[in-house]
Amino acid sequence: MLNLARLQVFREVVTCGSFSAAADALSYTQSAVSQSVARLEAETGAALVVRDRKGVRPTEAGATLLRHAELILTQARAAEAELDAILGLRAGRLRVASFPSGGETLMPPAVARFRRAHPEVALTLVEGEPEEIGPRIRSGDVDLGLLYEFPGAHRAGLRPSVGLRARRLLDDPMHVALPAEHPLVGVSRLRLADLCHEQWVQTSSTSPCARHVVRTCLDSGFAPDVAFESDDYDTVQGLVAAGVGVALIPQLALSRLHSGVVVRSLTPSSPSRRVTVATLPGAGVAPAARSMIQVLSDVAARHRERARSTDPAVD
Amino acid sequence: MLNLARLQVFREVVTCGSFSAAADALSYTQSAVSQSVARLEAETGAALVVRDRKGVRPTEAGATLLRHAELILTQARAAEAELDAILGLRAGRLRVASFPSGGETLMPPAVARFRRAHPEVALTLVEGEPEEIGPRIRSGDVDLGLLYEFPGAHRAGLRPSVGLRARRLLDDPMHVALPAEHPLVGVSRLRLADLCHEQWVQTSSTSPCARHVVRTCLDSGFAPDVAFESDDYDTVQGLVAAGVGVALIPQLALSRLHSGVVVRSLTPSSPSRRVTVATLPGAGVAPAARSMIQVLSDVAARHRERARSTDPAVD
DNA sequence: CAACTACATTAGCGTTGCTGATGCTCAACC
DNA sequence: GGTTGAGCATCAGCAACGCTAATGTAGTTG
Repeated sequence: MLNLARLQVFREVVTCGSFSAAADALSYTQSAVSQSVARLEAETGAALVVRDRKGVRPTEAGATLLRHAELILTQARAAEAELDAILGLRAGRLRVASFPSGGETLMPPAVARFRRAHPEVALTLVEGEPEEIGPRIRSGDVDLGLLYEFPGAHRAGLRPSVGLRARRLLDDPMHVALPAEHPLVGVSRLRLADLCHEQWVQTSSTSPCARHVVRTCLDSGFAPDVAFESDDYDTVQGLVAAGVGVALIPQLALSRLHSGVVVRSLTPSSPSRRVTVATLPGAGVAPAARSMIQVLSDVAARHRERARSTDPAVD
Repeated sequence: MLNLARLQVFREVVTCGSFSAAADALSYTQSAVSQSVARLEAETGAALVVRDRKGVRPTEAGATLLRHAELILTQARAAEAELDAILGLRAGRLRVASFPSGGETLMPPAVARFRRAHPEVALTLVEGEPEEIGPRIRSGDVDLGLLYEFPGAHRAGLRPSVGLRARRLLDDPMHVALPAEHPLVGVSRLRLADLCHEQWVQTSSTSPCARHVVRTCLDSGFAPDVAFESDDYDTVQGLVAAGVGVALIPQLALSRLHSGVVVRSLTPSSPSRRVTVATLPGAGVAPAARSMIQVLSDVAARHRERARSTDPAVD
């Protein structure tokens, strides 16, 4: 197997025309150059240069090897340059998956920031539920996933981030959505138990959110009377506005508020889902992914700031 | 600087999908593979593979490096193959220079044999005088030179083969060319001194052959009376046939004998020039050149056989 | 819980690939 | 004709490389 370092020495020898000059150019000793070329000749079994009084000249075999060496060394430099570009975020790609409401709220500003910082990284974003995103990360299908999970869900089943490296971004509280003219709108310090006789609108009963709503209601002493199910929170809002029932909606899904809906936080605290960003475990997190995690953390912090100043406790 | 052996290991790892499988494929230990990849990652500063339960998968940086590695390794294999081809005389070229009469007599059968043995070596032949051929060998302009030189010429000037590796092929005797009806044609045991009153035709006075003729005549006690000079031995024969004078002509230049010319060898011995094949000195003689030297030796031996059986002593 | 299979780590040892010193050859120059 | 200088070769020494063999660690499987 040829040795790139030796090829480089050989090339320098030919271009310089002498071992000594090549040694100077490479900051080697003449001895090292001599030994390198001798070893190359031993490996190839061919005389590569003819030794002359004033230096050396390539033989035919040497000229042939040199021709290839130029190509090989150019290729090697190109490879190193492209790796450096990826590491320096001047190239490469980043594939991100997000749950729907995260993709609508957190991702747009994060994508904008990331693109501004690293315009040459090709960014793709797909949406899906956490239980789909986890496997896609594990399979290497995407590099980064925006997930949520509910505390205690590990009892009910596998958490989507199991086997992944997940970083907590924020806690997304679930608020009560009431029809605008609902009698409880004016009540301060609304408790979940106050809603025990309401009809409920929620996401499909197998979804983590719905399971968590039911679990929380049961903790408050009642089983929710589910009047309707929809996995789209805009539809849920429409149903609430139409008076079909009340709902617990994550704050991230309330970025667009239906005019016929009033949002109230719960006392003593709203149930909440934990939003995390997950990658494959281990040290092998791509620079682009690492950078995006940082961006997402900033965006999440900003989101928490804004959320604190607009807490819909009483309105 | 990248290392081709490590790149090969890395490629095998990716294609096999695990360190252990790659180790088996390469007849290495799993440890060696692990260390190779770890070193490659340290050198590039990038995680190249993600370690998984069932093996490994390349990261983006790894996939990029792999793409380049395929090219580089292919190039390297091509280089090795081409070198092997040259060494095995299945490729390459050979540039030969010859003095004119050697080019007409010795080279044609040598070229024919060489081409039959190594049809894929590109062969070129140029003609010139020995004093031009020597520098062309030294400058690397040609690989092999067919030369002649006269014993004792080192006193008169620089021999063309100085500083070269010259192998003796044959001694080419110079015979006397007489007009067919010349009175000395019937004389047996012709001596050079018998020609002291003749007029002479010879090559130009600065040429080694002419110098040698003059020197030999002086050794025999007379200065030749030069009636005409021509560097073309066919012209010399024509002049001799026309009765302009007599001439000393090397046997190699007598392959085509003019009908009006009779050739006689001299007693006690004809003066002769030494025909050699020369290359650059040192061990770096190309395989093609080495092979051609062997072919020329065979051709020269055959020529000596034929010459012995047709010695024109008396006719 | 044990066995299996993956990669990681470590010690050991021969090889590689430098440096620095020395030797050799040839050409040029007193 | 001896000295000097420029070139390559060679050698000892030493650090780094790159392998093997043995062992460690983690997750999966029976």
